[in-house]
Amino acid sequence: MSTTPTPLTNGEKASRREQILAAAAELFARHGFHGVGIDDIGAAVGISGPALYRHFRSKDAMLGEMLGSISRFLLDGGTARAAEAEAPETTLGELVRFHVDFALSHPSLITVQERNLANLTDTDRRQVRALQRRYVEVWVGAISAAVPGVGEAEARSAAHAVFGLINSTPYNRYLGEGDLADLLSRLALGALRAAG
Amino acid sequence: MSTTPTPLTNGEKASRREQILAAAAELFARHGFHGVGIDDIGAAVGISGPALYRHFRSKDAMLGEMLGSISRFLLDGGTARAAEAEAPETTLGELVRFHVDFALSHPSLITVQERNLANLTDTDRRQVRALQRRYVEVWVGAISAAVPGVGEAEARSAAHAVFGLINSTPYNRYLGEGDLADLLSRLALGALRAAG
DNA sequence: AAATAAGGTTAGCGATCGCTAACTTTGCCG
DNA sequence: CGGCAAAGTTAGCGATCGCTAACCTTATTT
Repeated sequence: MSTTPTPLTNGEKASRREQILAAAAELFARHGFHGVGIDDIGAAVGISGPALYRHFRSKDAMLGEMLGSISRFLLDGGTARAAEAEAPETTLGELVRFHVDFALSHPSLITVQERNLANLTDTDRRQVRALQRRYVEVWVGAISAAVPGVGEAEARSAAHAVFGLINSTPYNRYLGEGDLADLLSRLALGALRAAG
Repeated sequence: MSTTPTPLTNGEKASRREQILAAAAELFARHGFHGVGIDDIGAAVGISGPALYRHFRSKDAMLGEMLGSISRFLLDGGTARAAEAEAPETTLGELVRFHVDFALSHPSLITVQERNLANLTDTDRRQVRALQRRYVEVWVGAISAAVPGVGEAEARSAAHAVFGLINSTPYNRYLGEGDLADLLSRLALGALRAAG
């Protein structure tokens, strides 16, 4: 019955807003936030630029909603995986797999989140940052529990490094998606194992 | 006598051009290429915006020269390390160390290269892309030689992933620079070991 | 059928952008 | 000292930007 929740399609019917956000994400990822005009986004969904203001208060608001829902999705997914914790090592494996799957199925969203944080409104950026920090904490906890002999600062740096590893390949298509997901998961876990 | 060559300071006396490029890199990294105005760059080096045109033909040319010299520096350094090859494993270790050192000592340059490739002129982008491809090839060769049982496509994907791992932490300062360099090197090699 | 609200259009505003023009200052060299 | 080239200044151009205003079309509701 319930569809698997993906960011930006939150249960209620997706419709126009989601379509616009998806197109905007694609464009932001490719050209950068300031490199994309309101008319470009409109054209990408077949309407005129100003028509977008029937759905969003501003261009800033589009980016804000985009990054907000991504951060919320990651935090929710991460916390859920960490809560179901059986053994520490399997938790880490699940976190890796979760993040890899997200990065591969939403490459433009991952790219935008990585590159365009600085373009957010002060208010939006504070909120997104807070969510991201909590997501990192989930990872830090899992790393500390699973990898012996790694301090908190090291765990935090390692988490960021692994995000970079996973996030930087969304447009790499030398391998099929399945094989790439497997490879990235192995690389990430191999890196974390070496952190101790 | 000879100073260690760093990108953008190529032997001949650095002076104004280099100073401008360094300031521009910092700004591009923080706000994105289109988020930085010519006046901002000028102000960052204490002159007016239009004065920059005594040193560069255009804003595009600044980004082009910036990314060009970064790519050239990485390719040169990488090829040199690979040429001195003793054992395959030590080659890979040297490549990792080289890239880590560069990323940590020039965080803004690494950030700009990662995020702003799409903002280059067609001509510039082609040239930079060509250099980057050759740099990746150096890594693919080293990975294939050092890690048993990894095909070319996997090696290429792994190389990109390791770049992401190393490049995504330049502003992480939970650890001292020395400790962070050690950690990143271990993580990178751990990841590559798991690629096989 | 009339009323209403949602979602679209074009025209155009003020601000900002990259860049050029015209002029001034600075420092070196014969 | 006079001359000149390099490096800076301000004024302002054409283009583009985010966004608003005013209007139109369509579908739903009563």
